[in-house]
Amino acid sequence: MSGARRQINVLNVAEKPSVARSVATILSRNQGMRMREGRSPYNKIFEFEYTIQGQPCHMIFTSVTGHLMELDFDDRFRKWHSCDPAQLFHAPVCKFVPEDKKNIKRTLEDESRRCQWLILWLDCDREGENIAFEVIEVCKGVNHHLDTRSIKRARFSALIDREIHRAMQNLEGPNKHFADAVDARQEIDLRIGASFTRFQTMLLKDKFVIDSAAEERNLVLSYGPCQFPTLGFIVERYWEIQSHEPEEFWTINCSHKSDEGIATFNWMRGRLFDYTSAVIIYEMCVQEPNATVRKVQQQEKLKYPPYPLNTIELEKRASRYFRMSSEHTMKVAEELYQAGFISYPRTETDSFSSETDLQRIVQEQQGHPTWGLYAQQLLDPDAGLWRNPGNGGHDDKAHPPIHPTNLFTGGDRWSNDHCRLYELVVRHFLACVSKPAVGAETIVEIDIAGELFSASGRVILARNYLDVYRFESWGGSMIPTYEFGQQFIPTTLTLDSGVTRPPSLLTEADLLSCMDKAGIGTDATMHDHIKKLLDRCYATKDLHTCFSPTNLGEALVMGYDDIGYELWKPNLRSKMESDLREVSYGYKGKEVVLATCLEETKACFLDVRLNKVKLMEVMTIFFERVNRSTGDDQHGAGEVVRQCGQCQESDMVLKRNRDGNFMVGCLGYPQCRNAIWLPGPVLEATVTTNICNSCTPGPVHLIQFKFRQLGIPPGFSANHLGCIGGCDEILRQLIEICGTGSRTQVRARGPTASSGNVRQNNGREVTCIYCQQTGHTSSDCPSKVSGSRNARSRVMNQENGETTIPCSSCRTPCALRTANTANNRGRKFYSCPSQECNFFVWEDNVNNNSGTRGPSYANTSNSASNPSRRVGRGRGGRSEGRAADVTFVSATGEPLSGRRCFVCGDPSHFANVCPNRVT
DNA sequence: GCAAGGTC
Repeated sequence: MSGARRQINVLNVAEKPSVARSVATILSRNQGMRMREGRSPYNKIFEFEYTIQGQPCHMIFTSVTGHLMELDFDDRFRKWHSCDPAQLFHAPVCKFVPEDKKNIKRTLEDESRRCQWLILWLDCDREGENIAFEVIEVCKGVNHHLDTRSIKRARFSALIDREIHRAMQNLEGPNKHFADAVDARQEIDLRIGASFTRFQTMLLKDKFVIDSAAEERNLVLSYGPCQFPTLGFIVERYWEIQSHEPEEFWTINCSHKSDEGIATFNWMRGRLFDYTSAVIIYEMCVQEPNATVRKVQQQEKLKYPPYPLNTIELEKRASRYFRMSSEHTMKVAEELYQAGFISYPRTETDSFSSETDLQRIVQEQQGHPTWGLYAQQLLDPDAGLWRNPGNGGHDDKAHPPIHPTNLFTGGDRWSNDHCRLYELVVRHFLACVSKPAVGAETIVEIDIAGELFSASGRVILARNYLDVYRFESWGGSMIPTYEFGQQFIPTTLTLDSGVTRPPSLLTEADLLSCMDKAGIGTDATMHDHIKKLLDRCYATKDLHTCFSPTNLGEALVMGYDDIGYELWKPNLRSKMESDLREVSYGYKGKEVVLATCLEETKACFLDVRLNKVKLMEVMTIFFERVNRSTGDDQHGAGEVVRQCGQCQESDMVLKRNRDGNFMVGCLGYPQCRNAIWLPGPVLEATVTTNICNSCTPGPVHLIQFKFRQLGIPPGFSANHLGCIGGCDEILRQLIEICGTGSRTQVRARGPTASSGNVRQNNGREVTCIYCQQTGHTSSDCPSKVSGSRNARSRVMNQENGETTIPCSSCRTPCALRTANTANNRGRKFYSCPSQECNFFVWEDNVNNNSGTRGPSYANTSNSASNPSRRVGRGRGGRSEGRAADVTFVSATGEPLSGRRCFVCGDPSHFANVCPNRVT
């Protein structure tokens, strides 16, 4: 019967030329396939015969290159000054084939005219579905016989025989819901992007001297729903760093040296933020230094190879290992792909299909001079090195993970980056099919005076995948052998101080992770958004691939933040994505989602425009105004207070910030960010010709203040001739009591932000009026006496006749204990029984509402740099054991004679009872 | 001169 059926022409269209070639090759079984040119040089046409469900077909196989059409405004709205940007939320838009795609369109028209069927081989994602409808529109435009019965969609998840033949036997209709979701996304992105970009560019560009831009005439201050949240991640981290308040902490470290080597024991409490508590516990340890081994645990540990490689992981690892930018990585990967050395580099998939012939890929690498031997071992069953790769849980149903497709040994044509990126792909692949590394780990816990310490050692038993994956390491460290119950005297027992550090700037790998997590961009576009921030001068990248915002980037984010909309956060995009998902499932109509989203963003746009003065004000902080009066009356000679002690180049002048509050700031801003903030209730302030007699380096001009009477406490005069040089006690007290006029809004996230002391002073660095040091205000000055900073209320419980209070961290009842140290013998205290908590408080302080601080945010510790804050046991003293015999050493190892107070140096007492200590 | 998404 089939023999009687007349052959029909079938036009097949793939999303890209490579897929057209692959699918055509599979379907034709590489027999009788002919290739000819189309109108576009990149999109070849393949022809062969094929039978679909008994129907003989002449197959014509060609491709597009991604989207065939673009969306833009009607001509009359395209010029920037053609309309009010607000109109762009409802101005008519049209879809059209751009000039560079016209040849592809013509090929489709030529071929579809003589076809009876159209089969769409686009990628199986939303964008692919949308492109399918673009192709349908072009083909139906010239062939009116094409309809739902003759237009089919082939859905395939991999370019392998079985999958392609299966797709061909199960042709379906195209999914309009998927395509609608993309239409909505395109329109929203266009309208939001164009309106905000035109608005902020025209508002700010010509009003400020934006020095970061090389070509100011071409400066575009773009806004995009992906680029701005990406910038937001960078700025937010930058603000976190700026607002970090270093906190000193203390920790006890212990080591033990024997014939077998050294073990370093870490205190299981980690760190204490209360100095007195740390000293007390340290003192108890020193007085009873005998260590008892409480636990010896040995176990086998495995270190697994990474999951198969997808695009984001390739970009992150190339950035981490080679410091290659994601944009450059994709360019190099594309070239390797084009040359046939690696598989398609834009893929979300991180698991191999069971159909993939992994052994064949390894076989191809056996001849490589560097890792060929490893590939041979992998294929040798006796070596036992093979392991089926893990499943990373992502599958875009279109492409396999990135893997080598051919042996590549370099050559003149290829750069170093091509070679090392190929090496990464191969080594990563070989690692994926290798067994994990095996190690034997030993954990030893010891008890000194009731405090627990632990040490661990590791021996690598089998390196396995680490032998080929040179980018990862797994350190081995030996510790001496210990037995349960064994006792010994530690070799060193030190009380060390450290300072909490702010987090690091975001690296490119971090930024990609943030974007991936928040759903900003796709695997194929993330690197574009990052590059755009650099091109737009919103951010810079240093040699370590760390990103910092430029003044322009920070100003824009700060401006929108001030207006109150979270336009720089990922939420807007996430909400939009969730709406689009509803469209793609058919739960919501495209028109409804479009209308709602555009209505909301237009309202937001109008409100932003209403508050544009806030954007302008923030820009004023960072940039000079264009055509500003050259008289510089704001910074006139009479306003200079003193020379800046920080940059020692410019003058510090009295001025008002944008909220109208007074400050003394360096004229070298923004290069120098030194600033002194004045009390909030200042009504008027004038620099006088009077010079302070005591403050140096002089001259420091006195300022005549007038305070709001109701803003200052009773007993203070509303008029005050004050000095900002550090000598003025009244000014200092007023700042402590009333605060300053600086910005108090917390911009940082994370635990440090909750302290309430965080101030983002418009990008300026604060100088304490009390001690003249930077990094804190006088209200946080460590030099001043204050008993309330760590105050916390405690509740007393009576349980079974035992006095307990709840731990501040884990709420575990903490029983009353008695100290047995020389200086505090008999004194009662509470401490958390959990070794993971830092809670410690003297009983007599409970009623005073003081206690230790809970764990604080920090990611790095710092060994003490101040010798007076570091003590340790004497070295080499065999007779040590009692406190009286212990010798203390400085950080540099210099012995300190006898025991002495860390605060005043007095050898007669410890710091916890020092009369000079601030509590 | 604007977005983001395909891909060459």
